[in-house]
Amino acid sequence: MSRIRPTAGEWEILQALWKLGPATVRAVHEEIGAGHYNTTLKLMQILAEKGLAARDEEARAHVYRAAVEREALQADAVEDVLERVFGGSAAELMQRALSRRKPKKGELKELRKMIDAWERGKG
Amino acid sequence: MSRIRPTAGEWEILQALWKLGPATVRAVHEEIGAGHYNTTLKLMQILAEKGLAARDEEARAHVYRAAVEREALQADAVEDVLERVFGGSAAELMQRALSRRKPKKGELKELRKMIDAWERGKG
DNA sequence: GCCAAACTACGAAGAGTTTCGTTGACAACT
DNA sequence: AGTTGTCAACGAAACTCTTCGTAGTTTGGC
Repeated sequence: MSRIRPTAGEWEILQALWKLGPATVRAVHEEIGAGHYNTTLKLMQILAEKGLAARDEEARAHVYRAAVEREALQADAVEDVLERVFGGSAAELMQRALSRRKPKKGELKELRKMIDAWERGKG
Repeated sequence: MSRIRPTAGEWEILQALWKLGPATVRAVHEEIGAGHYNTTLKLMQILAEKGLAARDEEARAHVYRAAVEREALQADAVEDVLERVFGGSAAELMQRALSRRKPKKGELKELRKMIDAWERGKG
């Protein structure tokens, strides 16, 4: 059960694919708005190789789509940091997360709601 | 103001140094408990080169110590993930952090306390 | 048909990371 | 003094990631 760990470049592509839905290289490249077209293409081909994206080759401009769920990958990423950087302490992670950026207005409320839900869930 | 981003191997060394305090390569290597001695040595030399660790060369077995604060590096790491993976949403990050591991008994309480403190701090 | 534009594909170059074999210095013990 | 063990240092090798030049194919306009 190996954890999926996209590189920084891959994350950027994936975020674009989740946002746009199925899209061509061109569309993703423009969404990102930086770098060489070929770099975007190459990264997307690599994502396809790795199984993180799938593509439809029917049309001349291949249509790519994310082949993994955003939520699952995010959970992997957070687990990774939690383990490697925080020794598993979610509280410590949260403390650092809030230490530099002031939470947006509703964010604290949302967090509190989440915690409530968790406690109710546990009974 | 570039963000410090240690590699996975570097994190492992740094965690050991923070835990042990100033320590020799041998001590760190045994704390980690895996891999080749020379790999540990090389990584520690690299950390020194990068300024993330400092060393005292007085003794034959050089004594290394972390040259950066754990908290600062953790904040960097979390900011990185927050930005790259979660588009800045701390709430979403927390949601994923709690999605797979059940929080320890006191963890939720601690989180709630942190949020309270934040809200009071803002007035 | 021919040319230009858009596209995929290929691969090489450069940087960074990790591993580890080898070497030479030093120390301890005999 | 010689042997053995520990250590730092160096560098090569394998690997990954990123970038981008180049080539070849397809499409559409003329």
